[in-house]
Amino acid sequence: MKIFEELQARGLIAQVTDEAEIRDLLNEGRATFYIGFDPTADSLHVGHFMALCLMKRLQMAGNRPIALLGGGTGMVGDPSGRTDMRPMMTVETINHNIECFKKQMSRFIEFGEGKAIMVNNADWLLDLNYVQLLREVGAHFSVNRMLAAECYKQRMKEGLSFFEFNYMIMQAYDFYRLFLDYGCQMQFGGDDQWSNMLAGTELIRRKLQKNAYAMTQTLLLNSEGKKMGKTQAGAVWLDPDKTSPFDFYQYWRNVDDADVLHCLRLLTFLPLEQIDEMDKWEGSQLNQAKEILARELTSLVHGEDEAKKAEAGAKALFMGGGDSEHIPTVELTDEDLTEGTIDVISLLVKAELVKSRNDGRRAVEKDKCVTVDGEKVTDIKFQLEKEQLSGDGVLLGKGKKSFKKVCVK
RNA sequence: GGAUGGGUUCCCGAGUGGCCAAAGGGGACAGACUGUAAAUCUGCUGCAAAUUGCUUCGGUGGUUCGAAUCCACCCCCAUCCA
Repeated sequence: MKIFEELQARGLIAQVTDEAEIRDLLNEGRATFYIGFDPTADSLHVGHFMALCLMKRLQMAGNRPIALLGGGTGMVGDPSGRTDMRPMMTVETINHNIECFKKQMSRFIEFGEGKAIMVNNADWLLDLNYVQLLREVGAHFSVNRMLAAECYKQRMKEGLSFFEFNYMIMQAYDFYRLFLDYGCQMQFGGDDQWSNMLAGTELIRRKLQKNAYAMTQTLLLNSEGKKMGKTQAGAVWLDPDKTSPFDFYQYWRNVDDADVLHCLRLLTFLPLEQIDEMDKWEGSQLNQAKEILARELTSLVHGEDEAKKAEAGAKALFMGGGDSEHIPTVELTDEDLTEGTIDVISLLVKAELVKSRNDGRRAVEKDKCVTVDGEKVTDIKFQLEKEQLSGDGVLLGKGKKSFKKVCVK
C-alpha cells in the first residue's frame, strides 16, 4: 500500500484540491510540502502532533517537508474556528514560543541538509510594505469571496476585525513565497485551514499561472464531534512540564470506547492490519486497545521509558499491586509544614488535587472522597506528621481516579 | 457619526432596589452502576482565619439604611442607517 492510500485508509485525509495529482506526487516521493504552525502557546499540542506525524509519514515516503513557524502570522492570529479574537501576543512571547516549538519538533522530524526544512514567516511577512502588498497581492483577492469562506462566516455574527480578516492573505502569501523559494507545491493542514489554503493555491495560480495543491487532514474529533486533546485543565500538551507523561498516558487510557480505534488509526504508526484486528474487539476487551493507544502515544511523545513508567504507575493505582514507584509525586519542603505537621486540606492543595481550600474542604467533608494510603479521611482537622511523609511518603487520593504521592524531602 | 439592543460566575443564560454568592442548562468534580469506557440516576460547583467574614454581575463615580438592579460619564459588542 502506498502512502496516499495508507493516509486514506487511516481516515487522515479530509479534503484535497486535485486527488490524482496529489496522489502521484506523494506516492512517487516528488512532493515538497509545507505545514504551518502558529506559535500560539509555549508547547505543541495534540493537533500539532497529528500534523507532525503526517510530516513524518510523508518524509518516510521520500517527500520533502517544510515546517513553517508562524512568527509573522502569529502577530495577527488565525480567526478560523474561533468565536472571538485571539489575545494579541507580544513579540517576546511569540519568539519564546517559537523556540519551544523548534525544540519539540526536532524530536519528531529530521531537519537538515537534504531532510526537512524549517522556516519562519516572520522573515518575509514583517518587512512587507503595505501599499506594495495591496498592489501585488491584495488586487488578487475578492472581498466578496473571502466573506463567503467558511472560516469567516462563523465570525459574521460575533464580529471580525479587519486585523484578523487579513490573516488569510498572509497565509496565502506564505504559500506563494514558499512556492517561489523552495518549489513547494503543496500545503497541508487541519481541515479548519481549508479556506486559507485555497487562498494560497489561488494566489499562485493568479500570479504565476502555476498549479499548487492543498490537502487537509481530518481534525481529531471524538464521537460527539468535539475536539479531542482538551481537558478541564486545558489542552493536553506535549511538553512534559505542562502535561506530565503520566497524565498524558491517562488521557489516552481514558478515551471513550467509541473513539479508540479512530485514535489508533489517526495517531499511531501501528500497521493497519493490526488495528483492523483490534477493531473486532468488544466490551471490556477494548481496555487492551486503550492501553495500546496510551502506550504507543506516550512512547512517541515522551519516549519508551516514560511510557513504561506511566503504564506501571497506572497499573499500580488501578489494577492493584504493581509498581507504585512511578505514580506522580509531589515533594514538599519543611517550609510547607507547620511545626512538623500539615493538615489534609493544605496537603490536597499542595498536591494540586483540589483547586482551592474550599474545594478541599468539600472533598473531605461532603464528598468524603479523600484517602491517605487507602484510609478514608473525613475530618478536616486531620494532620500528618513529618515522619509519615518522609521516605516514600503517603499516597493521597481524591476519589477513585486522582492520586498523588506526597513526601517531604 | 445616528438609532436600537446588549456586556451577569468556567460557558450559555435568568434576574430590573433588600428574600442574591445570584434561577435554569451545559461542563467540571464526587457518589451509585461499570471495564480507569459510555449511558443513566444522585450530590456538588466564588474565596477564606468558616454558624461568620470578604470579593464578584463591562469601568469609574453618584443616589440610597441597602445597588447586578436606579442616575451620570466612559469602554466594548451586535444590528440597521451613514
